[in-house]
Amino acid sequence: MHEKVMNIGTVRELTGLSERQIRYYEEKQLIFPRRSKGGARKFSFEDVERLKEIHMKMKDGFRTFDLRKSAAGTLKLDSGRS
Amino acid sequence: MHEKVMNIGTVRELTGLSERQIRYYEEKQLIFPRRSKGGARKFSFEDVERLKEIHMKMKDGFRTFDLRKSAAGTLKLDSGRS
DNA sequence: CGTGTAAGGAATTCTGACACG
DNA sequence: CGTGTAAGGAATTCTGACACG
Repeated sequence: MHEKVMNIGTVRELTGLSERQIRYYEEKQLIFPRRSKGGARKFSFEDVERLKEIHMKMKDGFRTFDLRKSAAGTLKLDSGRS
Repeated sequence: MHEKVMNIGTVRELTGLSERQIRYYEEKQLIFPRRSKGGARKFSFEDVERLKEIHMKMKDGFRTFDLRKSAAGTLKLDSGRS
């Protein structure tokens, strides 16, 4: 399910996040939607799952920087702050 | 993949069909997209596959009525016309 | 830092209709 | 019958900014 086919409105419904949050997470490099001709973001089901995960981490007090995928492709779950 | 999440534009890209054709096939009861609040059609990947199948059958000379799913849930592939 | 909102514009989708055949 | 198109409207999405803290 990596086909990026959903508009942000559908992602909002599926994740419960606001469009503002979704766009902000993209700005912070946490997700990478594609763009349609007209410039609309297109997301995959994987993006939706990742957003749900991000949402939970954020509620646990993580910052967007901590959630960015490392070069190794794994999640940085603890940046050392206390 | 039965979640109906794609707008008609995405389905157009994925199937190569025109929006007119997609809407017509819905009118003829060949597919059943859901509607968003604002009235926009939302399709699933299954709908996309079904549309591709419909497209091939149409090229083979079938009529929309012949392609409507029967009560048994199977495709009527030959209505008896010759 | 993370998120809400009002602002204005651009792209998307919708319906009903006329056309052709 | 199946599909193209122009028409006008409504809903969607986009960006950049101001706000708060």
